[in-house]
This record gives sequence, structure tokens and C-alpha cells, in this order.
Amino acid sequence: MQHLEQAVEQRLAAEGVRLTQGRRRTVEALSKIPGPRTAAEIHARVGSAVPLSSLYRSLSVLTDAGVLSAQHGADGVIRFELAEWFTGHHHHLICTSCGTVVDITPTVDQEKAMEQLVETMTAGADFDVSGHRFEIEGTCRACR
Amino acid sequence: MQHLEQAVEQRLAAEGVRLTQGRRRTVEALSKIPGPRTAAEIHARVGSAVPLSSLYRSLSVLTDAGVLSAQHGADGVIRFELAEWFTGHHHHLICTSCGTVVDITPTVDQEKAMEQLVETMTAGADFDVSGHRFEIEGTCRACR
DNA sequence: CACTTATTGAGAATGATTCCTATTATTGAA
DNA sequence: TTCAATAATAGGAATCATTCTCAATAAGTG
Repeated sequence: MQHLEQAVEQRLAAEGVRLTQGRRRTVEALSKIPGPRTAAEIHARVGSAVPLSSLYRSLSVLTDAGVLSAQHGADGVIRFELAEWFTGHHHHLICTSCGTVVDITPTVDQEKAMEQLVETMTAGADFDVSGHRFEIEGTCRACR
Repeated sequence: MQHLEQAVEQRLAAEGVRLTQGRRRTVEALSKIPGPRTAAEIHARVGSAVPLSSLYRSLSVLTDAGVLSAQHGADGVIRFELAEWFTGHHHHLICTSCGTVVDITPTVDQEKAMEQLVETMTAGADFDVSGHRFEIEGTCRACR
């Protein structure tokens, strides 16, 4: 995945942010662990090469620059993953029993319908829409 | 809204939990402030009548009993609101800047469209759907 | 009323995250 | 390459929402 590093570099350059060792390692670690990960998990992977305080700063910078996306889990811990423009736009199927999350990539029609919904639902509100999240809850086969 | 208190009482009784002064005040406060609220916001409303530590415990108990629902916002703070069987099904408009959340009640048509989406998106998956969550992200007027 | 048990209150403890600041790396220009 | 000028780092302290502890209190129950 050299494309990734290159793409990240461009993205950061566009934001006027340097791609340093620590940031490079952070992105690399995230690209190798599937799913959204906590700072602690990432730190376990990069080890002492990136101290925790620096890791947090890197995660923050990378998120601001749009390289990563952050989500707050039900346990109050932030999880990071590569932003959607790397992984593609997707939604989640969440098992309320075991917590497993499965990605779902919407079809063009489905996504279109969703954007239509966003539009009509925010028609009245004075709100600058930047995105949406559609999550389906239920029980996976293993938990039934 | 005496119905609310009665319904809450029944619900708690079914769970073997007492409806005490503090819990009553907590539910009452939440029923009077629209949208999901943080513990701090609720505490500002109930004042010293319910100490913060007790408030947190009440919120936890009420959530476990299904009277309230909790959500972890983008700012890492938990927000509580009356569960959907009190307030009706709704979705959220989330300001990614300040974390404020506003309820949106979908029209019948919108909700129908959403259920259609859920159906087509889970068509392939072996998944027992129990609900969905649709959240629109953006920037509120105050943050622009 | 007396007993048993759930609940409360006050503050300490926790833990993820952020802030501070001296030091170090990076970059652009000479 | 070398030198500023500036961005970034390390590490430790600080923050802050939330949880925990445990003695004191309130709520049902007989």
C-alpha cells in the first residue's frame, strides 16, 4: 500500500501539515489493524516509538486533516480508523448482543435515497450538513 | 404528564427498582428539557436536590431499566433522554463542532423510506433487525 | 414499630484525553 | 550544505466526566 502513504502525504501537504515519523507510523499501524481502534490499541502496536501523548496529538492532527475518522464508542473511548475516502463510504450493521459491527456498502440507489432523506429532514433546520450515519441494529446469527 | 410518571413507575416496578425522589426528579427534569442532555445539564436543572454522584447513579439505573436511553456524543460526553417508547421514534441532528444534539421526528413517508432501506440493505445478511439509527452530522448555526 | 435491604451523599479514585514547555526535528532559503 | 525560523515531540502534570467506596439514610415489609 504505497498509495496510501502517498495519498496521506498529499492530503497533509494540502493542509500544510508535515508527515513526520510518528504520524507515518500511526497511519501505518491503523492501516494494518482492521476496524476502528483505540489510542491504547494503536499504542500497543507502535510501542514506545510513539509516546502516548504524541500519539494522541498525531491522531488529533490526522483526524483534523481528514486522514482518519474518529468515533466515540458506547464505552466512552474514541476509536480511530482510516477516513472514508480511503475505505469507501459505508454503514454499519450492529449486533446489540455481542457488539460486533459489520460494514455495509450501500448501492448507488440506496445512497441516493439516503441523501434525499437527509435533505428533506433538514429542510427546516438551520444546519450545515456534512454527512450522515445510518446504523442498523439487531441480532447476528451467532447470537440467536 | 402524569402518564409519564405512572408509566415510569410501572416500568421500574417490573424491574424491581424503586422510584425514589431523586429518580423522580431526574426523569421529570429530562422530560422538560428537549433533546438528549448531559449529566451536567440535568444537574444544573435539578440543582443540589440531587447531588452529582447520585444523579449519575440514577441515570445509570434508569437507563438499565429502559426508562432512559444513553448516547455517547462526539465530544465524549454521555447524553440521556427519555427512551423512545415515551417520546416516539426519532433521529438526531448532531453538531460535530459543539456536540449538541437535536431530535428530529421523521414523517410517515420518511420513516417508510428508511424502513425500505433497512430491508434492502439487510436482504443478503443473516441478521435479525430490531431497529435503526439515522444520524445527520453537520454544523449548527451557533458554530458557523 | 422494628427489620431488612435498597439507596443516597460526599468525597476520593479512575482513566482517557489534553495541556504545558523545554527540547528536537523539519523545512526553506542563502 | 548551513542557518535560522518554525513545526513537532516527549514526558509529565493537569483536566474532567464518570465511577467507586462506604457510612448514613430512606423505603418497603411484617
